[in-house]
Amino acid sequence: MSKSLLTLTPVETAACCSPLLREPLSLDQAERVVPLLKALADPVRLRLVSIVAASEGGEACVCDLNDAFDISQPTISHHLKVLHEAGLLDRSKRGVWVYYAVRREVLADVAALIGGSA
Amino acid sequence: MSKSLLTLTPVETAACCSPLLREPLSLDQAERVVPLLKALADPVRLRLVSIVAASEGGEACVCDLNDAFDISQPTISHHLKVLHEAGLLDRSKRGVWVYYAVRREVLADVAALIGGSA
DNA sequence: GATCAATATTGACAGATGTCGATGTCTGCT
DNA sequence: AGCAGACATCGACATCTGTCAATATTGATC
Repeated sequence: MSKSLLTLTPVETAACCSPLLREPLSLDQAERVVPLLKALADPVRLRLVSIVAASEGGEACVCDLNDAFDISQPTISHHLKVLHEAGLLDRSKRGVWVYYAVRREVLADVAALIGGSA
Repeated sequence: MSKSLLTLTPVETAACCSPLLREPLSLDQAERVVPLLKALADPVRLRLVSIVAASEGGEACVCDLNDAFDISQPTISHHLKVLHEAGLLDRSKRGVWVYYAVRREVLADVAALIGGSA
């Protein structure tokens, strides 16, 4: 875990499986993870993440993303904002274009939390 | 992956990381995974899963779950239904009591999909 | 079979969410 | 300066979602 969604004690780290499955999540912990899951829990956003991740150089221009869907440009922009604000996508402006890149560590953290090595 | 949220070809299986990060998710694939993420993307439900998983014998009675939250019994029942229908919780009735158990393979599938070995 | 306790279902309601069209804000170009 | 293209923001709308109180259902017990 890079920045750690959960704070782990040595004992916990050594145990069998992911924190989610090992011990009851506190309200605090849950509320730290849920925004990330919410951000991913939409077909358009999940595909956006996937398309960005699978793009050359690990990043994609918004213009390309718009073409990949049948929904309006403002809606794509909105979804990208949600993903960015959740911390799942990095944003960098180069000239007129805006590029998004997947923060894989964050995604890995979420994965480790919910499924770990179950 | 137990029942496979995604169908993988040998080539894909051999690659670097999770399907989500390796190649664009199809609409079909996204719509198969999203219900699971939606089910997890709620603080109460995420904690329910966690509490059930961490319980003795890997299962928990609804009565215990009710006590663990400050929300009404019908609401807990509703959340358990959502988790059950998403395929994340198994349900078994014994006498007057209903027990829920986490389907860890499903959780592992989701984790493998979104974070794999990123 | 009457009653009680454990869950589920129903109906209602406020608030969140996905979508759009219209418009705003940059940036590069002529 | 002015224009055109890329992206974001705004305002509106319909739908979805979490929650509750009230009620129904089911199983055990007297």
